[in-house]
Amino acid sequence: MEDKGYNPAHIEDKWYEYWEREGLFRADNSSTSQPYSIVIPPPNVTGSLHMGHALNNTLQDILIRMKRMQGRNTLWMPGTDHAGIATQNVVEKELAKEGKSRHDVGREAFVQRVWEWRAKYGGVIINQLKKLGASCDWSRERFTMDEGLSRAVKLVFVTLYNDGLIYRGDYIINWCPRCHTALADLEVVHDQRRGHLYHIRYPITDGSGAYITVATTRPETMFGDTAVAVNPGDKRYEGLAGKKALLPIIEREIPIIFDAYVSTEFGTGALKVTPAHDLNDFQIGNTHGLERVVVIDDDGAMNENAGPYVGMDRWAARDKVVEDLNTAGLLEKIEDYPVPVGTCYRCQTVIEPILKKQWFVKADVLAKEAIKAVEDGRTRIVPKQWEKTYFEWMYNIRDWCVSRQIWWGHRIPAWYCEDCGEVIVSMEAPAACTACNGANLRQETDVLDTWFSSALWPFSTLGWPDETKDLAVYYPTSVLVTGFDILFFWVARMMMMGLYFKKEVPFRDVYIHALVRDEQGSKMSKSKGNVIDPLTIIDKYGADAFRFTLAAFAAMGRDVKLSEGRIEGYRFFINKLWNAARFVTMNLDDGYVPDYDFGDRDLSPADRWILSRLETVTGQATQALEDYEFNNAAGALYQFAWHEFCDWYLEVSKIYLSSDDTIAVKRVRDILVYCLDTVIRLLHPIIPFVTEELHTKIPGATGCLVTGPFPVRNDSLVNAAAERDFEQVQILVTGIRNVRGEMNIHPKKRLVAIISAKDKDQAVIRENVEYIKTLAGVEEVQLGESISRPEASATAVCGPFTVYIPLAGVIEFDEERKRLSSEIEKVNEEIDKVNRKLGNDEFVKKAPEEVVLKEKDRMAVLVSKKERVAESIDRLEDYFKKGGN
RNA sequence: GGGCGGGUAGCUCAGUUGGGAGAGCACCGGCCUUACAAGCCGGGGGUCACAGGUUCAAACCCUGUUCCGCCUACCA
Repeated sequence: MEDKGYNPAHIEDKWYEYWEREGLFRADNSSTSQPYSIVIPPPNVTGSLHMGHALNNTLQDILIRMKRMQGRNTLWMPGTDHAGIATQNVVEKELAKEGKSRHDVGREAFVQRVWEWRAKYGGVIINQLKKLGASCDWSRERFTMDEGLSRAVKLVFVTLYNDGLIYRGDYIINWCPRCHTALADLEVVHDQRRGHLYHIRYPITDGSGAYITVATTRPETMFGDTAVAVNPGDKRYEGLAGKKALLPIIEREIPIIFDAYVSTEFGTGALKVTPAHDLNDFQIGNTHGLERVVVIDDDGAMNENAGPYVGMDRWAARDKVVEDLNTAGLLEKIEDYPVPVGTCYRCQTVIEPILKKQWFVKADVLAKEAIKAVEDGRTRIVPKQWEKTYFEWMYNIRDWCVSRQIWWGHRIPAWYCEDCGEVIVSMEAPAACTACNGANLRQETDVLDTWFSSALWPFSTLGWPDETKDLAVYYPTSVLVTGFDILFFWVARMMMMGLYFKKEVPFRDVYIHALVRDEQGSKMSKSKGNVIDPLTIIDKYGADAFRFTLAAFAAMGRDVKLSEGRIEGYRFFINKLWNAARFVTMNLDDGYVPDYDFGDRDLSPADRWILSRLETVTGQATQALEDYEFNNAAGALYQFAWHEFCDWYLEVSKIYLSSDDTIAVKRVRDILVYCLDTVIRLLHPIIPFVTEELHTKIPGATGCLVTGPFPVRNDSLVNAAAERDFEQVQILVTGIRNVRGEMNIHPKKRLVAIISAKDKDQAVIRENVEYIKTLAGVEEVQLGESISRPEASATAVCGPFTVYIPLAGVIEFDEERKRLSSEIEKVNEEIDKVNRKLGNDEFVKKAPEEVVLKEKDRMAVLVSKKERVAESIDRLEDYFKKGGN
């Protein structure tokens, strides 16, 4: 190991290629060990890796790598999603550059073109996942438009249709006039824009010259009005029962109806009802049997029903209508009003609610099982708080509009008979109409919502509808790792489909992680310009540092706020690890053969301590990962590797390594190597590249770290007494260092430490005296219960020990008194706090005995400390009064 | 309108059944101590948003207030 610093660029690609070449990520469905499987949330085939992917896949990779090392039969199933609208948009843009639209090239050629695009660019995100280190089984990679997955989609559609769970019907749907397709409710992004509330007069046709004033934000839809509705209890409009109003401009008569839906408070209390362009109005229309008049076409322009405005864009028409109404004296007033609008999640165009015939999945039936599965714990949602959100949505689920009027996607397997109107839904194109035997059949042109195929992902990727070995072994999957933003889009629907078609939940656990945000906590978006590109980060800091950062910040239920500074910080950790390994390996000799059996050996206090800590941390880190507490695992390992192993044990080891005691040297080498080996194994799931590289430096290492084994806590090495003793040493050493720091004593200046301690506390000093000397820069230690102390000395009160450091000629009275006084102040504060507790009879009476005892102990310690510090001040004053120094 | 989450050190956040307020970064001081200056040693810094309540004891449990974020929704 020559390099002083770690350089990820030299290592990461090399290892990924090696792992893949050796087939180490490949699942073996004939394995007899317990399966552990994850299906990747398939990224859009058009996508490129963003922070969300990076976090999502890092967490999955950590889990799957740990399980793989533990010897489980692991499968991480990868793949991509055909992303209907998004992909179609990309290719349409490409066409636009050639001055063509998809209609110019035709459906078949267009779809062909999308496939070509996918072949060329569809692999981008896959390669980016590899950069990140994702250990997916790429030999099984799937695509939602695969032949197999397409078959699954068709079968599901046909089955649901035959079971009465898919129907076709008229409904108000969310229409994107730019994408030319319907959108599911979930695909509409709600927004609020500045707009107006227009008060428009509709003349009453009773010849009285009266009129009714309606308030609307969308005057251009008035040509689709088929009623004016008022609240039945609204006294203002009592007299209008049975009367009709006249739609201005096109002069069509419409009834005045009474419906409790209308609020008397809002606007004028009179509502224009446009059943073909508003969901509420649609429902009112249903109740009252109103006519439905569509006035806006698929491009968002006014149609022939809009009279003189035909052909005008809906926004232009609005202005013109308002102007014309004003001219006609029918515009009462215009108020500023924030208008809620829905926009297309793909292109931000304001969606138009339009009445159209669409295909729907009856969701409430499917939701029932999906609710039950979470209620009775067959699927566990982690963190639990998301269960509530899940239930909330599931209980209020609405039918799912699954038809999309685009070309890229799974074409709905339905045919219409042009002769008799029969609708035939089947796996294969029927030769003749099943009703009239006519041959005049036309296939449905709509395709299915992309989420329809994604909903099948956990079983369709495993081979369903065939009863494959993979399906038998890996379904249900162990865990689904995903962001809460697609809890409804995806998770809920997978639950419904999995339960319906496999009669089993698709996953045992759902781990919901947070969103990655920028350091201010804003969502990263291109328009805000605050996106951090994962690939740039990987190039700059290495995938390991990046992954560690994500893991360290992935606390449950919290967003991950990311900044480059943090990633840089964790790169330092990787480097630290690298250098620790350098130190260890530099201190081995050629013939070194490790021996990890420490049971019969004469261990030093430091050995016992670090081994105990190592095993404890092994347990903690493992448990944390089992519980999806990624931050805790990362934190525990960081703390141990850096602040225990490197800061303390490595320093202590130097004492032995430079000694002539060959047995001790061998023992310390073994422990160093054992700790290093264990730590890099524990860290491998989080930072696979550097650990794999370091693994090759471990003497006697065979195979790849990827295949494990993962450390298991060795309880026989856990030693609470050893941990306590070494903590005493740490307290003592830190105390002496503190004096050194505060008194500005040069680090190289050797000190004398005169330690006063009760008999019972002296053993630990004697056993660790060499450590104390080395770590605190002490050349001589004197120890006794009532040891005589030099007059001019600094004092460190450390736990049960009082350390005097002779500083004749160096010590400055004011400095030391200030230091000790502030020490007393701190102690006094603590004493006050404890006093308040112990002085409270209720506390002593009611608190558990152990708590009271603990407080009493604490008080004794504090009082003793205070006395010792106070005494030091006194002596110091005496000394200087006598004219010392 | 409904729901959820959050307000803890200058910044970003931990704090797991209520019992001595923590980390990383930043900051200050001292060190090139042969693994690492991407480092080492030491240090300062917080009425745990606010107000009540429960309790011997509250950052933690309850109620209210306030601010922020997100999801969701058919008052035009």
